[in-house]
Amino acid sequence: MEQAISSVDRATSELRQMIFSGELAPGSDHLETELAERLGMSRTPVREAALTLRAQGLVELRPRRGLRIAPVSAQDMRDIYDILTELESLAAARAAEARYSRADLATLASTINDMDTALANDDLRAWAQADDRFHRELVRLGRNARLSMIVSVMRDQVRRARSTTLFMRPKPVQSNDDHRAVYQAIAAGDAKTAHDIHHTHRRQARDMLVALLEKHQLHGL
Amino acid sequence: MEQAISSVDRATSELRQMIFSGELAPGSDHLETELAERLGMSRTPVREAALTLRAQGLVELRPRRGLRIAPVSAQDMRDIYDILTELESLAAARAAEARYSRADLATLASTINDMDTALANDDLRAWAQADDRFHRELVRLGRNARLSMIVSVMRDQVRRARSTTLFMRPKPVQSNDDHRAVYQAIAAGDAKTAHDIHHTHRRQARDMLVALLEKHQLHGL
DNA sequence: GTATCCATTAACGTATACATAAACAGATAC
DNA sequence: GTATCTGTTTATGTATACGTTAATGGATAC
Repeated sequence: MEQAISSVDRATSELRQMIFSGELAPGSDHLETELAERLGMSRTPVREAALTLRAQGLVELRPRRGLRIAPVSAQDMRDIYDILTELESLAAARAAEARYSRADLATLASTINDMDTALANDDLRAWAQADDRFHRELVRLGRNARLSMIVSVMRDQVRRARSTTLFMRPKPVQSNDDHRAVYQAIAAGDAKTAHDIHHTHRRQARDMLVALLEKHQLHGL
Repeated sequence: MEQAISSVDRATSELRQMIFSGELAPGSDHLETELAERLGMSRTPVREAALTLRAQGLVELRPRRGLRIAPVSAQDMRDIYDILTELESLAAARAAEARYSRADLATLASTINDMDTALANDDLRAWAQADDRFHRELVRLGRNARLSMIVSVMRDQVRRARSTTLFMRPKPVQSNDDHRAVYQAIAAGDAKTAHDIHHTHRRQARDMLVALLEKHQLHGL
Protein backbone atom coordinates (compact mmCIF):
# COMPACT_ATOMS: atom_id res chain seq x y z
CA MET A 1 0.00 0.00 0.00
CA GLU A 2 2.39 2.62 -1.13
CA GLN A 3 1.31 6.18 -0.71
CA ALA A 4 1.20 7.83 -4.11
CA ILE A 5 2.91 11.16 -3.59
CA SER A 6 0.63 14.08 -4.32
CA SER A 7 1.52 16.79 -6.81
CA VAL A 8 1.44 19.43 -4.11
CA ASP A 9 3.93 17.52 -1.99
CA ARG A 10 6.14 16.92 -4.98
CA ALA A 11 6.01 20.58 -5.97
CA THR A 12 6.82 21.64 -2.42
CA SER A 13 9.82 19.38 -2.02
CA GLU A 14 11.18 19.88 -5.52
CA LEU A 15 10.93 23.65 -5.26
CA ARG A 16 12.62 23.54 -1.86
CA GLN A 17 15.40 21.47 -3.35
CA MET A 18 15.77 23.85 -6.27
CA ILE A 19 16.00 26.77 -3.86
CA PHE A 20 18.57 25.12 -1.61
CA SER A 21 20.70 24.05 -4.54
CA GLY A 22 20.65 27.53 -6.00
CA GLU A 23 19.02 26.28 -9.20
CA LEU A 24 16.47 28.97 -8.42
CA ALA A 25 18.73 31.88 -7.59
CA PRO A 26 18.09 34.14 -4.60
CA GLY A 27 16.22 37.22 -5.71
CA SER A 28 15.10 35.73 -9.01
CA ASP A 29 11.46 35.71 -10.14
CA HIS A 30 9.59 32.75 -11.55
CA LEU A 31 6.12 32.66 -12.99
CA GLU A 32 3.65 30.06 -11.84
CA THR A 33 3.15 28.84 -15.38
CA GLU A 34 6.88 28.41 -15.94
CA LEU A 35 7.33 26.42 -12.73
CA ALA A 36 4.27 24.33 -13.44
CA GLU A 37 5.68 23.40 -16.82
CA ARG A 38 9.09 22.60 -15.35
CA LEU A 39 7.51 20.32 -12.80
CA GLY A 40 5.14 18.75 -15.29
CA MET A 41 1.92 19.68 -13.55
CA SER A 42 -0.78 22.33 -13.68
CA ARG A 43 -0.64 25.66 -11.90
CA THR A 44 -2.90 24.57 -9.06
CA PRO A 45 -0.45 22.42 -7.09
CA VAL A 46 2.34 24.92 -7.78
CA ARG A 47 0.26 27.72 -6.31
CA GLU A 48 -0.52 25.64 -3.25
CA ALA A 49 3.13 24.75 -2.76
CA ALA A 50 4.02 28.41 -3.17
CA LEU A 51 1.73 29.35 -0.30
CA THR A 52 3.44 26.85 1.97
CA LEU A 53 6.88 28.04 0.93
CA ARG A 54 5.86 31.61 1.55
CA ALA A 55 4.75 30.71 5.07
CA GLN A 56 8.19 29.21 5.58
CA GLY A 57 9.86 32.38 4.40
CA LEU A 58 11.50 30.80 1.37
CA VAL A 59 9.70 32.79 -1.31
CA GLU A 60 7.69 35.96 -1.65
CA LEU A 61 4.62 36.09 -3.86
CA ARG A 62 4.61 39.12 -6.07
CA PRO A 63 1.42 39.34 -8.12
CA ARG A 64 2.20 39.40 -11.86
CA ARG A 65 5.92 39.13 -11.17
CA GLY A 66 5.84 35.55 -9.99
CA LEU A 67 7.52 33.87 -7.03
CA ARG A 68 10.59 35.67 -5.82
CA ILE A 69 13.18 33.44 -4.20
CA ALA A 70 13.81 35.12 -0.87
CA PRO A 71 17.35 36.44 -0.49
CA VAL A 72 19.05 36.34 2.90
CA SER A 73 21.01 39.43 3.89
CA ALA A 74 23.59 39.70 6.66
CA GLN A 75 20.92 41.33 8.80
CA ASP A 76 18.51 38.49 8.06
CA MET A 77 21.22 36.08 9.13
CA ARG A 78 21.63 37.97 12.40
CA ASP A 79 17.90 37.96 13.03
CA ILE A 80 17.57 34.27 12.27
CA TYR A 81 20.53 33.26 14.41
CA ASP A 82 19.16 35.31 17.29
CA ILE A 83 16.00 33.25 17.13
CA LEU A 84 17.89 29.98 16.77
CA THR A 85 20.09 30.92 19.70
CA GLU A 86 17.19 31.45 22.08
CA LEU A 87 15.07 28.54 21.00
CA GLU A 88 17.79 25.91 20.74
CA SER A 89 19.19 26.96 24.11
CA LEU A 90 15.74 26.55 25.60
CA ALA A 91 15.53 23.11 24.04
CA ALA A 92 18.91 22.21 25.53
CA ALA A 93 17.71 23.27 28.98
CA ARG A 94 14.47 21.31 28.62
CA ALA A 95 16.39 18.28 27.43
CA ALA A 96 18.57 18.45 30.54
CA GLU A 97 15.49 18.74 32.74
CA ALA A 98 13.99 15.68 31.11
CA ARG A 99 16.66 13.45 32.66
CA TYR A 100 17.17 11.29 29.64
CA SER A 101 19.05 8.05 30.03
CA ARG A 102 22.36 7.53 28.24
CA ALA A 103 20.50 5.26 25.85
CA ASP A 104 18.04 8.05 25.00
CA LEU A 105 20.99 10.28 24.29
CA ALA A 106 22.76 7.76 22.07
CA THR A 107 21.69 9.46 18.85
CA LEU A 108 22.94 12.81 20.08
CA ALA A 109 26.26 11.27 21.09
CA SER A 110 26.64 9.57 17.72
CA THR A 111 26.32 12.86 15.85
CA ILE A 112 29.19 14.23 17.91
CA ASN A 113 31.35 11.26 17.00
CA ASP A 114 30.42 11.74 13.36
CA MET A 115 31.53 15.33 13.58
CA ASP A 116 34.85 14.31 15.08
CA THR A 117 35.40 11.75 12.36
CA ALA A 118 34.47 14.17 9.61
CA LEU A 119 36.80 16.79 11.02
CA ALA A 120 39.66 14.30 11.20
CA ASN A 121 39.02 13.48 7.54
CA ASP A 122 38.76 17.11 6.57
CA ASP A 123 35.35 16.31 5.12
CA LEU A 124 33.47 19.54 5.65
CA ARG A 125 30.29 18.41 3.96
CA ALA A 126 30.04 15.39 6.21
CA TRP A 127 30.78 17.62 9.17
CA ALA A 128 27.98 20.02 8.20
CA GLN A 129 25.55 17.14 7.87
CA ALA A 130 26.46 15.74 11.28
CA ASP A 131 26.24 19.24 12.77
CA ASP A 132 22.76 19.50 11.31
CA ARG A 133 21.80 16.19 12.83
CA PHE A 134 23.13 17.28 16.22
CA HIS A 135 21.04 20.42 16.26
CA ARG A 136 17.97 18.62 15.02
CA GLU A 137 18.27 15.90 17.63
CA LEU A 138 18.96 18.44 20.37
CA VAL A 139 15.78 20.28 19.52
CA ARG A 140 13.81 17.05 19.33
CA LEU A 141 14.93 16.15 22.83
CA GLY A 142 13.52 19.48 24.02
CA ARG A 143 10.05 18.08 23.32
CA ASN A 144 8.28 21.12 22.02
CA ALA A 145 6.78 20.42 18.61
CA ARG A 146 6.20 24.06 17.73
CA LEU A 147 9.70 25.00 18.73
CA SER A 148 11.07 22.21 16.53
CA MET A 149 9.02 23.46 13.63
CA ILE A 150 10.15 27.06 14.00
CA VAL A 151 13.78 26.08 14.34
CA SER A 152 13.63 23.91 11.25
CA VAL A 153 12.04 26.70 9.23
CA MET A 154 14.70 29.15 10.37
CA ARG A 155 17.44 26.66 9.63
CA ASP A 156 16.10 26.23 6.09
CA GLN A 157 16.19 29.94 5.54
CA VAL A 158 19.94 30.08 6.10
CA ARG A 159 20.76 26.76 4.45
CA ARG A 160 22.06 28.31 1.21
CA ALA A 161 24.14 30.88 3.03
CA ARG A 162 25.61 28.24 5.32
CA SER A 163 26.69 25.97 2.51
CA THR A 164 28.15 28.90 0.60
CA THR A 165 30.27 29.96 3.55
CA LEU A 166 31.16 26.44 4.63
CA PHE A 167 34.53 26.53 2.93
CA MET A 168 35.41 30.04 4.02
CA ARG A 169 35.13 29.52 7.72
CA PRO A 170 37.87 28.33 10.04
CA LYS A 171 37.92 24.67 10.91
CA PRO A 172 35.06 24.14 13.36
CA VAL A 173 37.10 22.60 16.14
CA GLN A 174 35.51 24.74 18.81
CA SER A 175 32.07 23.62 17.64
CA ASN A 176 32.79 20.01 18.42
CA ASP A 177 34.01 20.89 21.90
CA ASP A 178 30.90 22.96 22.51
CA HIS A 179 28.61 20.19 21.38
CA ARG A 180 30.33 17.72 23.64
CA ALA A 181 29.97 20.06 26.61
CA VAL A 182 26.27 20.56 25.87
CA TYR A 183 25.81 16.82 25.62
CA GLN A 184 27.50 16.26 28.93
CA ALA A 185 25.44 18.92 30.66
CA ILE A 186 22.26 17.33 29.35
CA ALA A 187 23.37 13.88 30.44
CA ALA A 188 24.17 15.34 33.89
CA GLY A 189 20.77 17.01 34.08
CA ASP A 190 22.38 20.44 34.36
CA ALA A 191 19.92 22.66 32.55
CA LYS A 192 21.62 25.98 33.19
CA THR A 193 24.99 24.82 31.88
CA ALA A 194 23.44 23.19 28.82
CA HIS A 195 21.55 26.38 28.10
CA ASP A 196 24.45 28.75 28.60
CA ILE A 197 27.01 26.81 26.64
CA HIS A 198 24.71 26.34 23.73
CA HIS A 199 23.74 29.99 23.85
CA THR A 200 27.34 31.10 23.64
CA HIS A 201 28.00 28.55 20.91
CA ARG A 202 25.23 29.88 18.73
CA ARG A 203 26.12 33.49 19.30
CA GLN A 204 29.65 32.82 18.16
CA ALA A 205 28.40 31.00 15.10
CA ARG A 206 26.22 33.99 14.33
CA ASP A 207 29.04 36.49 14.61
CA MET A 208 31.33 34.35 12.49
CA LEU A 209 28.79 33.89 9.71
CA VAL A 210 27.66 37.49 9.66
CA ALA A 211 31.27 38.63 9.49
CA LEU A 212 31.87 36.32 6.54
CA LEU A 213 28.83 37.55 4.68
CA GLU A 214 29.77 41.16 5.23
CA LYS A 215 33.42 40.67 4.42
CA HIS A 216 32.73 38.91 1.17
CA GLN A 217 29.87 41.21 0.26
CA LEU A 218 27.62 38.24 -0.10
CA HIS A 219 24.40 40.15 -0.26
CA GLY A 220 21.16 38.38 -0.75
CA LEU A 221 22.31 34.80 -0.53
CA MET B 1 -8.25 53.80 -6.16
CA GLU B 2 -9.32 51.52 -3.41
CA GLN B 3 -7.76 48.11 -3.25
CA ALA B 4 -10.52 45.58 -3.87
CA ILE B 5 -9.95 42.93 -1.23
CA SER B 6 -9.26 39.53 -2.72
CA SER B 7 -11.33 36.48 -1.88
CA VAL B 8 -8.33 34.69 -0.43
CA ASP B 9 -7.64 37.56 1.96
CA ARG B 10 -11.26 37.75 2.91
CA ALA B 11 -11.45 34.01 3.51
CA THR B 12 -8.29 34.12 5.61
CA SER B 13 -9.39 36.95 7.84
CA GLU B 14 -12.98 35.80 8.18
CA LEU B 15 -11.98 32.26 9.06
CA ARG B 16 -9.49 33.62 11.60
CA GLN B 17 -12.23 35.71 13.12
CA MET B 18 -14.59 32.75 13.24
CA ILE B 19 -11.94 30.69 14.97
CA PHE B 20 -11.10 33.34 17.54
CA SER B 21 -14.73 33.99 18.33
CA GLY B 22 -15.42 30.31 18.78
CA GLU B 23 -17.98 30.29 16.00
CA LEU B 24 -15.85 27.48 14.65
CA ALA B 25 -15.36 25.39 17.76
CA PRO B 26 -11.97 23.94 18.68
CA GLY B 27 -11.73 20.38 17.48
CA SER B 28 -14.64 20.68 15.06
CA ASP B 29 -14.38 19.70 11.40
CA HIS B 30 -15.57 21.76 8.46
CA LEU B 31 -15.67 20.76 4.83
CA GLU B 32 -14.19 23.03 2.22
CA THR B 33 -17.49 23.13 0.34
CA GLU B 34 -19.41 24.11 3.46
CA LEU B 35 -17.02 26.94 4.29
CA ALA B 36 -16.97 28.14 0.70
CA GLU B 37 -20.74 28.36 0.72
CA ARG B 38 -20.77 30.17 4.07
CA LEU B 39 -18.29 32.72 2.75
CA GLY B 40 -20.01 33.04 -0.61
CA MET B 41 -17.08 32.00 -2.76
CA SER B 42 -15.75 28.94 -4.52
CA ARG B 43 -13.54 26.29 -2.96
CA THR B 44 -10.35 27.66 -4.48
CA PRO B 45 -9.81 30.69 -2.23
CA VAL B 46 -10.96 28.71 0.80
CA ARG B 47 -8.35 26.06 0.11
CA GLU B 48 -5.67 28.70 -0.26
CA ALA B 49 -6.69 30.38 2.97
CA ALA B 50 -6.69 26.99 4.67
CA LEU B 51 -3.07 26.44 3.70
CA THR B 52 -2.09 29.74 5.27
CA LEU B 53 -4.04 29.02 8.42
CA ARG B 54 -2.44 25.60 8.64
CA ALA B 55 1.00 27.19 8.44
CA GLN B 56 -0.05 29.40 11.34
CA GLY B 57 -1.13 26.42 13.38
CA LEU B 58 -4.78 27.41 13.52
CA VAL B 59 -6.21 24.46 11.62
CA GLU B 60 -5.22 20.99 10.54
CA LEU B 61 -6.14 19.70 7.12
CA ARG B 62 -7.62 16.26 7.26
CA PRO B 63 -8.37 14.91 3.79
CA ARG B 64 -12.04 14.01 3.43
CA ARG B 65 -12.75 15.17 6.96
CA GLY B 66 -12.30 18.82 6.30
CA LEU B 67 -10.47 21.52 8.22
CA ARG B 68 -10.12 20.72 11.88
CA ILE B 69 -9.99 23.76 14.11
CA ALA B 70 -6.84 23.18 16.14
CA PRO B 71 -7.50 22.69 19.83
CA VAL B 72 -5.03 24.02 22.41
CA SER B 73 -4.25 21.70 25.32
CA ALA B 74 -2.56 22.67 28.56
CA GLN B 75 0.65 21.20 27.20
CA ASP B 76 0.29 23.24 24.02
CA MET B 77 -0.16 26.32 26.17
CA ARG B 78 3.03 25.49 28.04
CA ASP B 79 4.95 24.98 24.81
CA ILE B 80 3.68 28.19 23.29
CA TYR B 81 4.38 30.26 26.38
CA ASP B 82 7.89 28.85 26.54
CA ILE B 83 8.48 30.17 23.04
CA LEU B 84 6.86 33.51 23.79
CA THR B 85 8.94 33.82 26.94
CA GLU B 86 12.25 33.41 25.16
CA LEU B 87 11.47 35.48 22.10
CA GLU B 88 9.76 38.39 23.81
CA SER B 89 12.53 38.58 26.38
CA LEU B 90 15.06 38.71 23.58
CA ALA B 91 13.05 41.50 21.99
CA ALA B 92 13.03 43.39 25.29
CA ALA B 93 16.83 43.10 25.52
CA ARG B 94 17.28 44.25 21.93
CA ALA B 95 14.94 47.14 22.50
CA ALA B 96 17.02 48.23 25.48
CA GLU B 97 20.20 47.98 23.43
CA ALA B 98 18.66 50.16 20.72
CA ARG B 99 18.68 53.18 23.06
CA TYR B 100 15.33 54.50 22.02
CA SER B 101 14.38 58.01 22.99
CA ARG B 102 11.46 58.62 25.33
CA ALA B 103 9.52 59.78 22.30
CA ASP B 104 10.16 56.48 20.55
CA LEU B 105 8.87 54.72 23.63
CA ALA B 106 5.73 56.83 23.89
CA THR B 107 3.50 54.16 22.39
CA LEU B 108 4.81 51.57 24.80
CA ALA B 109 4.25 53.91 27.72
CA SER B 110 0.71 54.66 26.61
CA THR B 111 -0.26 51.01 26.62
CA ILE B 112 0.85 50.81 30.25
CA ASN B 113 -1.31 53.76 31.14
CA ASP B 114 -4.23 52.16 29.31
CA MET B 115 -3.74 49.02 31.37
CA ASP B 116 -3.76 51.02 34.58
CA THR B 117 -6.93 52.82 33.57
CA ALA B 118 -8.64 49.61 32.53
CA LEU B 119 -7.70 47.96 35.80
CA ALA B 120 -9.03 50.90 37.79
CA ASN B 121 -12.31 50.58 35.89
CA ASP B 122 -12.40 46.81 36.33
CA ASP B 123 -12.65 46.54 32.57
CA LEU B 124 -10.87 43.29 31.87
CA ARG B 125 -11.49 43.31 28.14
CA ALA B 126 -9.92 46.72 27.77
CA TRP B 127 -7.06 45.52 29.95
CA ALA B 128 -6.47 42.49 27.75
CA GLN B 129 -6.46 44.68 24.65
CA ALA B 130 -3.93 47.08 26.14
CA ASP B 131 -1.84 44.15 27.31
CA ASP B 132 -1.85 42.85 23.77
CA ARG B 133 -0.75 46.21 22.45
CA PHE B 134 2.06 46.34 25.01
CA HIS B 135 3.45 43.00 23.95
CA ARG B 136 3.08 43.79 20.27
CA GLU B 137 4.85 47.11 20.62
CA LEU B 138 7.57 45.58 22.76
CA VAL B 139 8.29 43.01 20.08
CA ARG B 140 8.20 45.64 17.37
CA LEU B 141 10.84 47.65 19.20
CA GLY B 142 13.06 44.56 19.17
CA ARG B 143 13.41 45.04 15.41
CA ASN B 144 13.43 41.48 14.21
CA ALA B 145 10.72 40.94 11.62
CA ARG B 146 10.81 37.16 11.79
CA LEU B 147 10.64 37.21 15.55
CA SER B 148 7.62 39.50 15.38
CA MET B 149 5.94 37.14 12.98
CA ILE B 150 6.55 34.07 15.09
CA VAL B 151 5.37 35.77 18.25
CA SER B 152 2.20 36.95 16.60
CA VAL B 153 1.44 33.48 15.27
CA MET B 154 1.99 31.97 18.70
CA ARG B 155 -0.12 34.64 20.32
CA ASP B 156 -2.96 33.85 17.90
CA GLN B 157 -2.80 30.21 18.81
CA VAL B 158 -3.62 30.94 22.45
CA ARG B 159 -6.03 33.78 21.82
CA ARG B 160 -9.17 31.72 22.44
CA ALA B 161 -7.77 30.15 25.59
CA ARG B 162 -6.71 33.53 26.92
CA SER B 163 -10.09 35.11 26.46
CA THR B 164 -11.82 32.10 28.00
CA THR B 165 -9.67 32.27 31.11
CA LEU B 166 -9.66 36.05 31.32
CA PHE B 167 -12.41 36.16 33.90
CA MET B 168 -11.09 33.28 35.97
CA ARG B 169 -7.68 34.71 36.68
CA PRO B 170 -6.79 36.97 39.59
CA LYS B 171 -6.68 40.68 38.91
CA PRO B 172 -3.55 41.31 36.89
CA VAL B 173 -2.02 43.89 39.19
CA GLN B 174 1.40 42.30 39.12
CA SER B 175 1.35 42.41 35.31
CA ASN B 176 1.11 46.16 35.25
CA ASP B 177 4.02 46.49 37.64
CA ASP B 178 6.11 44.12 35.54
CA HIS B 179 5.36 46.00 32.36
CA ARG B 180 6.34 49.26 33.95
CA ALA B 181 9.62 47.79 35.14
CA VAL B 182 10.38 46.43 31.68
CA TYR B 183 9.60 49.80 30.18
CA GLN B 184 11.92 51.55 32.60
CA ALA B 185 14.75 49.11 31.94
CA ILE B 186 14.38 49.66 28.20
CA ALA B 187 14.34 53.42 28.63
CA ALA B 188 17.46 53.14 30.79
CA GLY B 189 19.17 50.96 28.19
CA ASP B 190 19.50 48.10 30.67
CA ALA B 191 19.15 45.04 28.47
CA LYS B 192 19.75 42.40 31.11
CA THR B 193 17.13 43.78 33.48
CA ALA B 194 14.60 44.20 30.70
CA HIS B 195 15.23 40.64 29.61
CA ASP B 196 15.09 39.08 33.04
CA ILE B 197 12.01 40.87 34.27
CA HIS B 198 10.08 40.08 31.16
CA HIS B 199 11.23 36.48 31.30
CA THR B 200 9.95 36.06 34.83
CA HIS B 201 6.75 37.87 33.92
CA ARG B 202 5.99 35.49 31.08
CA ARG B 203 6.88 32.40 33.03
CA GLN B 204 4.45 33.40 35.74
CA ALA B 205 1.75 34.05 33.19
CA ARG B 206 2.41 30.61 31.76
CA ASP B 207 2.12 28.86 35.10
CA MET B 208 -1.04 30.72 35.98
CA LEU B 209 -2.75 29.95 32.68
CA VAL B 210 -1.70 26.32 32.59
CA ALA B 211 -2.95 25.86 36.16
CA LEU B 212 -6.30 27.37 35.20
CA LEU B 213 -6.67 25.14 32.17
CA GLU B 214 -5.81 22.04 34.17
CA LYS B 215 -7.96 22.96 37.14
CA HIS B 216 -11.02 23.63 35.04
CA GLN B 217 -10.42 20.69 32.76
CA LEU B 218 -10.50 22.98 29.80
CA HIS B 219 -9.12 20.54 27.34
CA GLY B 220 -8.71 21.51 23.76
CA LEU B 221 -9.62 25.16 23.93
C1' DG C 1 -25.43 -10.22 17.56
C1' DT C 2 -21.01 -9.48 15.30
C1' DA C 3 -17.81 -9.15 11.69
C1' DT C 4 -16.66 -8.90 6.82
C1' DC C 5 -17.45 -7.57 2.17
C1' DC C 6 -19.13 -4.68 -1.37
C1' DA C 7 -21.67 -0.95 -3.56
C1' DT C 8 -22.62 3.86 -3.21
C1' DT C 9 -21.57 8.44 -2.16
C1' DA C 10 -19.16 12.49 -2.01
C1' DA C 11 -14.89 15.19 -0.73
C1' DC C 12 -10.75 16.01 -2.39
C1' DG C 13 -6.81 16.78 -5.67
C1' DT C 14 -5.85 18.46 -9.95
C1' DA C 15 -6.71 20.35 -14.43
C1' DT C 16 -8.86 23.69 -17.11
C1' DA C 17 -11.51 27.86 -18.35
C1' DC C 18 -12.14 32.61 -18.13
C1' DA C 19 -12.60 37.47 -16.61
C1' DT C 20 -9.76 41.02 -14.70
C1' DA C 21 -6.23 44.09 -14.29
C1' DA C 22 -1.36 45.08 -14.37
C1' DA C 23 2.68 45.70 -17.33
C1' DC C 24 4.51 47.15 -21.59
C1' DA C 25 4.94 49.30 -26.09
C1' DG C 26 3.81 52.39 -29.38
C1' DA C 27 1.72 56.64 -30.53
C1' DT C 28 0.60 61.30 -29.68
C1' DA C 29 1.01 65.94 -27.62
C1' DC C 30 3.97 69.38 -25.97
C1' DG D 1 13.34 64.73 -25.81
C1' DT D 2 9.81 63.93 -22.36
C1' DA D 3 5.49 62.82 -20.72
C1' DT D 4 0.90 61.14 -21.19
C1' DC D 5 -2.41 58.33 -23.23
C1' DT D 6 -4.12 54.10 -25.20
C1' DG D 7 -4.29 49.48 -26.96
C1' DT D 8 -2.40 44.90 -26.38
C1' DT D 9 -0.60 41.27 -24.00
C1' DT D 10 -0.57 38.09 -20.36
C1' DA D 11 -0.17 36.51 -15.38
C1' DT D 12 -3.11 36.15 -12.09
C1' DG D 13 -7.33 35.23 -9.14
C1' DT D 14 -11.28 32.64 -9.07
C1' DA D 15 -14.69 29.43 -10.73
C1' DT D 16 -15.75 25.14 -12.57
C1' DA D 17 -15.17 20.36 -14.21
C1' DC D 18 -13.88 15.78 -13.38
C1' DG D 19 -11.52 11.40 -12.04
C1' DT D 20 -9.97 9.13 -7.90
C1' DT D 21 -10.52 7.24 -3.60
C1' DA D 22 -11.77 7.22 1.16
C1' DA D 23 -15.75 6.88 4.06
C1' DT D 24 -20.41 5.08 4.80
C1' DG D 25 -24.09 1.83 5.11
C1' DG D 26 -26.32 -2.24 3.95
C1' DA D 27 -26.09 -7.08 2.98
C1' DT D 28 -24.20 -11.44 3.91
C1' DA D 29 -21.84 -15.04 6.53
C1' DC D 30 -21.06 -16.94 10.84
